Amino acid sequence: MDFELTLDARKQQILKAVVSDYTETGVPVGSVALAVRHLGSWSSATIRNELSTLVEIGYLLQPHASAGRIPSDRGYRYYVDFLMEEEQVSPAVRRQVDPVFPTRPAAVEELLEAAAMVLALVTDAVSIVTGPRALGSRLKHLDVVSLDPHHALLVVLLEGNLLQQQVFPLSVPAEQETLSRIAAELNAVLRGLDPDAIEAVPRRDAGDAIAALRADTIAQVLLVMRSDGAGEDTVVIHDGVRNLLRQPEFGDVVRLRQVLDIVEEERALGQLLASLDLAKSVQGVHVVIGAENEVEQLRGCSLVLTTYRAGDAARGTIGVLGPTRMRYSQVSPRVRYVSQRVGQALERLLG
Amino acid sequence: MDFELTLDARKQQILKAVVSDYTETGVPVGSVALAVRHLGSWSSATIRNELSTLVEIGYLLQPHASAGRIPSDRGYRYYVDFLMEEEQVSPAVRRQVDPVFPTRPAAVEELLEAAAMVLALVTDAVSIVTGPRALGSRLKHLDVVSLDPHHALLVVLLEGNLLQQQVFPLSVPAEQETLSRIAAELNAVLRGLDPDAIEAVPRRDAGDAIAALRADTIAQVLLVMRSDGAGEDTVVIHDGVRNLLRQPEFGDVVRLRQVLDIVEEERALGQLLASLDLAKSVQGVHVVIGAENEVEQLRGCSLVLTTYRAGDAARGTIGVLGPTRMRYSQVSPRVRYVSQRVGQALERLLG
DNA sequence: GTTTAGCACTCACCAGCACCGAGTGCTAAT
DNA sequence: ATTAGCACTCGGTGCTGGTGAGTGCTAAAC
Repeated sequence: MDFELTLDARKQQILKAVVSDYTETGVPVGSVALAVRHLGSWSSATIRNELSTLVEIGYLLQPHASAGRIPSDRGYRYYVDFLMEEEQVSPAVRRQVDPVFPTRPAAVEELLEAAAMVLALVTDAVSIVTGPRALGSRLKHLDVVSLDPHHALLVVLLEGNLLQQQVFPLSVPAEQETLSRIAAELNAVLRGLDPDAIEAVPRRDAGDAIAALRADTIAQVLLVMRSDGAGEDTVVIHDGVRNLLRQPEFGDVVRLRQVLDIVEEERALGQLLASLDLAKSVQGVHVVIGAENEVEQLRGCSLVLTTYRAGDAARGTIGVLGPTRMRYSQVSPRVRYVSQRVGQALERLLG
Repeated sequence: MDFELTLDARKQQILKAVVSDYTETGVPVGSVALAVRHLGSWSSATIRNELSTLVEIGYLLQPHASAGRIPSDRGYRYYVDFLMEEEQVSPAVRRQVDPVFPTRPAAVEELLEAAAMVLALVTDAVSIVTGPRALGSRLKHLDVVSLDPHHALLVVLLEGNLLQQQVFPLSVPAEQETLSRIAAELNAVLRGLDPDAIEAVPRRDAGDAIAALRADTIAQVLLVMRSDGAGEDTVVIHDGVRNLLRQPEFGDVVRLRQVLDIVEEERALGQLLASLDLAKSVQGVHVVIGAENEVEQLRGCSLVLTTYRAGDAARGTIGVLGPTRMRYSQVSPRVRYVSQRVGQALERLLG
């Protein structure tokens, strides 16, 4: 196998044409079809010769001896890196995407779920969205509601309008009025702090009931905030599994099952994303083709991923998973577009 | 077609055996197999005669002339209603289910997601869980958090500790302090009231800023309470789509897609559940067999559903969707078991 | 040297066909 | 009422030969 990294212009053109045709039809593409559809300037025989060398040097595959050619992973990689011309995101798509992001999003969860939904819709693939890392790290508001004299409900609003609740026992019986006063005081003191700062807040060990309740509450606040931030990519949302069923490559149910086993297993998916995204901090859309990811079961699948940003701190991963035979030139800009919208909405949400 | 509703003992035994065998193997079951595996006391010829009449009166189907028999929807219905003996929930299953429900669950969402996950696991079907409805609910607590001078976040705690949030615009700019005062006042006035009562609360049209903000807030509270009660089942979680792929009835991708189109579409699923659950307020597990549900695309699927309860107010639907050829005698008690666990966990959560 | 026309060859795909066997319905004997 | 016996049905399997898209190679043309 030859390892020349550069292809001459004609080979590039042919590779591009093969990717384009095969992506569209899903059928191995032959020399005659190429000649008439794309490359009239050469005869099918010439193209055959070129195809033959492209197979030799690993950019194309031949399913069987008397069949046309399909791009190999390496071929797709070359296409994506050097040949692909990204399509504009059409107004029609914009009209589908934009209304999903309200000017005043209510909460992060809903925002991401909406994003996953619409991304699946406009890419015809399975969308994957992770929750913003290091979000909800600061306290925005808290409230304490009396349930009975010995128990209260702590309501915590974190940065990003992440709402958390927690029932906890009171070490001293208390009425709502007392709790409200404590909540008000803590709001004034703790607002905008992260867990470490909250822990560092001096505790007035006055030994009285108020101090005890105050300590109770702070302990619960820390519990809630810490338990949330601990995991890697916390939430992993996905949508659009039904889109895969439209692809002929998943006509075989077994393959589909392998993919679903990964996608539906939040942990596995989170690990996969973590392993990929750390490898590259570069901006832009990241395309992982076929066997480039190390998960055995995702052979034949590609990932198109990017990160969304709000300000600088909060970021998560958003993208799609689909068959390797995917319209990268269209999917890639759409992923980027949705990602930008998510970022903007998140910024509005965070204020 | 004869319409006798009661089957003699032998027909019952045969029907039961057919359901049992077919459920296990997925292959139409013939008279000889029945004779040797279940009903040695009669010859295959006798059984053939009985099978023939069971087909005539609609309890069994014959895929083609020289094939064995499979249960019809009606046959399954008879089986579930009269013949089925529920299996015990095995200790092994309990060991899978129990650890999922911590003694102190953090939030409703997580609880339900965990329930969906484990229910899919132990039933080998697609689990479906809706968020707890707050029917006829009363206001327990509210809080208003300033986002910016012109917008605030309303946090509403309903009876049953159901948290709801809503961002809304302020008709008059306001600071947190003002909002807190309004929240405190409204808490005193509105606590324990239902939407109608809240609407009836006199509005002091003082024309000042406070009155305007007060009106804004009340309007939002009503919106939240009403939209929650009025809508169908709010959140719909599902898990375990991959389980369907193991079933031979979904070897055909087209059928799978039809089902997924429903399952992945939250709205459609919510409507379906709403339409079913209203029809029956009886306690216990509800089995919807094959074409008994009115959704065209779910032919060949059955639903096993129940409601989970915590106290009396909060309740939601939990259950599974799978092929009609399903092990009802096992699935049904497992759905009930998980449902009970959810209820208990919810009670602990609500305190 | 590069390109191209021509041609034999390969191989997946499909339709047709015979065969097999599980399973039935019917009849006559028990 | 039950059962043994038997002819019949019909989906599934595997074999066969034909078809056509597509190739690789060779020799001629540019």
